[in-house]
Order: sequence, then structure tokens, then C-alpha cells
Amino acid sequence: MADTHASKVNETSRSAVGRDGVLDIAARLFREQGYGSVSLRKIADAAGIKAGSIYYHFGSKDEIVAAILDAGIQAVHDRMRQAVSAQPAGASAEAVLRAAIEAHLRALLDVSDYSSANVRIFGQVPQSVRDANLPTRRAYEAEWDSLLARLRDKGALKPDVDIRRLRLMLIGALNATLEWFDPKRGSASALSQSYADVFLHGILDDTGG
Amino acid sequence: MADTHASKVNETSRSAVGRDGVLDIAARLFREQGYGSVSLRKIADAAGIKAGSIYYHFGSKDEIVAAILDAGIQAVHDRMRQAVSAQPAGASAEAVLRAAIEAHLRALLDVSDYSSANVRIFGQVPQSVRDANLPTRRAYEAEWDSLLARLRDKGALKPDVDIRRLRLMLIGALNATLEWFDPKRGSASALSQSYADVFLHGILDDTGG
DNA sequence: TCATGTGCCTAACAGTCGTTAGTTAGGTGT
DNA sequence: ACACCTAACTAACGACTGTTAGGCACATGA
Repeated sequence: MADTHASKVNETSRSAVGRDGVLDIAARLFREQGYGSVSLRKIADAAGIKAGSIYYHFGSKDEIVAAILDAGIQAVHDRMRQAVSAQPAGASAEAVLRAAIEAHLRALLDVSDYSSANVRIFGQVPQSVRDANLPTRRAYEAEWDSLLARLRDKGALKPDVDIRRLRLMLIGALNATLEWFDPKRGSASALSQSYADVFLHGILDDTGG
Repeated sequence: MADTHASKVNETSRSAVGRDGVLDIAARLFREQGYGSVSLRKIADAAGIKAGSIYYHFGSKDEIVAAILDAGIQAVHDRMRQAVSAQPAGASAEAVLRAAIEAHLRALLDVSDYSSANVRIFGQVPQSVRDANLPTRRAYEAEWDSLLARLRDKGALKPDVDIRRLRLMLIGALNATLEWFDPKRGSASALSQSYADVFLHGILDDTGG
């Protein structure tokens, strides 16, 4: 149904960044510099256009950042859900948790400027933008809670664990990695194994009884 | 030697916030709203003075935030070191680590606006301010590294552990608590026990062999 | 060929930012 | 009484902010 006019938009305009290109660039800048330090003129400069032109694609700065926040969570959520459901039916609790942890961490560190931007700037954006992002956030949190509750009901977790608190500790720890992780010093996937080792088995050496 | 003029400054001026008062208020605002959202005029308003008057006490906004960052780390460092050295000589590795974790977390959540402000705004301040804070930071990190290395050499930790990475994971996890902890839902000291349980022993239930 | 829509541009708006200069009220020491 | 210090004040500077209005080049469809 699209072959009658072949390509609607290709390299017709000189820069051809477009709405999605602006969003990509904004996400990268927000991740690198934080919310307050990134002005519309900085975004426009990086995109090769003028500040006013952004308003052809977006109604306000808040609209840009809101779109980035939602897309960021969506990206992690999709990868985490897919990693978990890709596990075989009889997979151990340990294997499932390792898959979920790796999916979350790699989404932040390897894959998506949107996801990392979300973690870094969520606490800096205006309240109204945070509120708009909350439903998407809650859905991802519920995914984790249901996974953890499933494992607890199977008897795989220590029985007195508080699911909500455990999720907050786990995701908080993984997200904090953004503040210090240097890809030159190690891979995200190796790091996710370290996190899984610590969270699943602890750091004390109990072999001596 | 001070009794000749009794009190040098008490309630002579109407507000009497002074340099330390301005710093206290700035730390609280930075912790609550982030670096970019807090202008000198906001700080001045909260202190009951005018924006220009801040320049009597400080040379620039950077100087204010730098002072807060340093004081913030100093406060956690002092409490952590004191909690560890207050342990008896034959204390177990578990007891020492629990004390250090609780000291760090309580400094953030219970005690000091400076410490929590440091964690929240460090990633938002200008590079030069970050650089100025680095020596203080490194000293605190070295304190943790030496504690962890001591325990590892005693054979208390799993032998293949990477001290630096472990420290980053641990402190990162504790600091992330600031993003979600609600004192109405639980105490910092109870939360620190949860962190210690998870980090020291893991969340998997291995009792079944 | 002509109207339409797209994607960008220029220029400017009012507001806020960190910062500076000059001034002033009140306490203190001589 | 006089000079001095402290801790504030007022008023303004240039730079930067998000945002808006109006115009211009180009591509497409009729």
C-alpha cells in the first residue's frame, strides 16, 4: 500500500533529522548533562536546526522530556519481559532472576539513551512531567513485583522477604550503576553477573559453617 | 578570655541566619529540588534575605555548592569511620559490615541534608565543582576499600570478589535509597538491616540444599 | 500551473539567571 | 565623638531561558 509513492521522506531536506532525530539527540544530551543544563538551543544545535524549529515537532520542552521518559521505561520493560518469557518452563529461580537483571542492566548501559536518560533525569524534571510518567513506571514495577512474588510463592526466596522493598533495592542498585559504570573497564553483561552473584547469594563466605 | 564582651553575635540582627544558616538552607533546597532548579534568589528568599546579600558570605554559587558537597561527604565519612571503630576488637565481619552500612544509610536518611544533597546533586553540578569534590570523595571510598580488603584478607568474604566493584555496588545501592525512601513507611535503621541481609547472605533460600 | 502542506528559518518577547557596584543601618573599639 | 566592621540593602548588567509569530523554500497532488 506504500509502493505508489515509493519513499515519502528520504534525503530531501539537507539535515533530515525530523521528529525522531530530535528526540534521539535530546535523549542523549539529557543522559549526558542532566535536565536543567540542556536547553532547547543546545538540542537544536546538536540537531543542526534552530531552537524555534523544535516547536514544529513538539508543543513544549515538557512534551519532549515526557516522551523520552515514557519511551525509556517502555524499552527496559520490553526487554525485561522478553528475557524472562524466553526462559524455558522449568527454569530455576536463579536463572530467571539472572535473565531479568541482565536485561534491565543492558537496557541501561548498552542499548537505550532513552532508558538511561529516564533514570538520570526523572528526579530533575517538573512534577507534572513526573506524574505523567508514573503509570508507565508503575506497570514496569508491577512486572517485577509479580515476578518476585511468583518466585517467593514457589519457595525459591527467603520466606520473610518484602517484595516491594526488595524490588526497590534491586532496581535502585542497578540504576545507580549509571553513575559510575565505564564501558572501557568491563561489559554490562559481566557486571550483571556480579550483581546477580551478590543479590542471590550474598558476599559473605559461609563455606566454613 | 571571652568574658569581656560576653557574646559577640546573638540576636542582634533581625534574621541572624548568617553564613552557616544560608548553607543549611541551600543544602535543604538542593536536596529537595536538585541543583538546576534552585536559584540564588530561592535560597535568599528561604533565608529571609536578598539575592545580592549572599555575595557577602560566598564568592559564587559554585562556592556554595562546593562547600555543601565537601561537608556532605565529611559527615558520612565521620559517622562510618566512627561506627566501625566502635566495634569491639573481635567483632565478626558481619557485625562490622552491618555497622558500616547502617552508619552510611542513617547519615543519608536521618542526619544530614548535606550528605543527601551531595548524593542527589553531584551528577548535576558543573564539572569544576565535581573535580573540587573528588579528593574528599576518594578518601571516603578508600575507607570502604580498606575495610572490605581487610575482611577479604581475613577470609570473611568470597575469595574472588572485586573490592572496587563491590564498593561501587554497595554504596550505589545505599545512595539510591534517597530516590524512594519514605520515613513514614519505615525507619532507616530497619532498612539498613534489610540491605545487610541481602548483601551479606543473598535473597535465595538455599536451605533445601 | 497552482494550491497545499511540510519543515525549517528569523526575530523578537517577557522572564529569570548569576553577578556586580554602590549604599546604608547598627554594633564595637578607641 | 569618631572611625570601623558587619551584614545586609537596592538597582542594574548582560546572558540565557522557553516560547511565539510570521515568512520562505521546496515537494507533492490535482
